[in-house]
Amino acid sequence: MTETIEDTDAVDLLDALVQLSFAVTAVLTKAAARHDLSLTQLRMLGVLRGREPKMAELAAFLGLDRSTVSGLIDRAERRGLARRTGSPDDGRSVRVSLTAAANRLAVDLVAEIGRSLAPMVDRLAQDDRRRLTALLARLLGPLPAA
Amino acid sequence: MTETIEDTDAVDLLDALVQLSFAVTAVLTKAAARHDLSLTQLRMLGVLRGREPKMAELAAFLGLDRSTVSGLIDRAERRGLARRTGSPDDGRSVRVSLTAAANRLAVDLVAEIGRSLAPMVDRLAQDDRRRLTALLARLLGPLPAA
DNA sequence: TATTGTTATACTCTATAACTATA
DNA sequence: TATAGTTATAGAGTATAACAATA
Repeated sequence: MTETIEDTDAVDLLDALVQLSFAVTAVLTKAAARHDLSLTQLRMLGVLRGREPKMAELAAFLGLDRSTVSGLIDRAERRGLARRTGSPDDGRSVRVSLTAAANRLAVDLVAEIGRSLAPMVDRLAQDDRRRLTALLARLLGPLPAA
Repeated sequence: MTETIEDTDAVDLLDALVQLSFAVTAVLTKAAARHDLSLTQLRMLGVLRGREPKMAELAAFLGLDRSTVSGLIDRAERRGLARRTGSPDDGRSVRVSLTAAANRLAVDLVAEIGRSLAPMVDRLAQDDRRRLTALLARLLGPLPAA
């Protein structure tokens, strides 16, 4: 019996996690679309904020193939959002960074996304928001989840 | 001052929600890929479980254009996962359903996804899992979030 | 030889516009 | 006229394989 109760709980949590993930993804996708960006370009913007990784590092961050990221950065460069710089030390590697316009866009997007998620977040009192944040932090902790 | 504290809390929660969403999406994408499915096909499978909607209803559920769903179901049908049936009452509308193979696949996927998320979920004791589930349920509640 | 990045290729996903058939 | 679905088209996202340049 206890086993059944535990199983049910676990399923409920998994379900809630997946539903939340879809809900948040929908919000992010719409926010990006308002600026003619795909979800992938939005993620790229987020990863590149304050960083200047090599192409291979960016690919690893995004969980994408290097060839995919080549095309991604091609299109971002064409739109004036990203920039490629050759490394002085290693003639093979290329560093990617955001343009000033892209940084401004990223700031706007963060604000917009906050406003879009507010109706959800506002359903919790401040105490519960803190509790939820703490629980999620533990969930995300040292996660080598595959 | 209180204002600053509240703002920081809100940002932390938004960040955690987005990070969690990406982490869960990565797990779902990998689980789908193991069966040669895209994330979209996985969602389609989930929506169609136990339902037999019209094309337009499925499109609304997935937040996609009707033409997109036409192609989606074309490919699913070609792979023996979905089936189209004409409505007797309305000669225009078409109902979509899963094949027996697709239902079996969906069951397997749910189990796999559960196992993939277990390392994350197991970081919480049963009590905390229940608390988290309750908080997420409230977040997802009557959400007309855009 | 191994690694970094790109290119060529092939598919899926996606929306817009135009169309057909039904209502 | 309006609605349900499809098709044609165009472009983004994606991975695999083959390649050039560098290490």
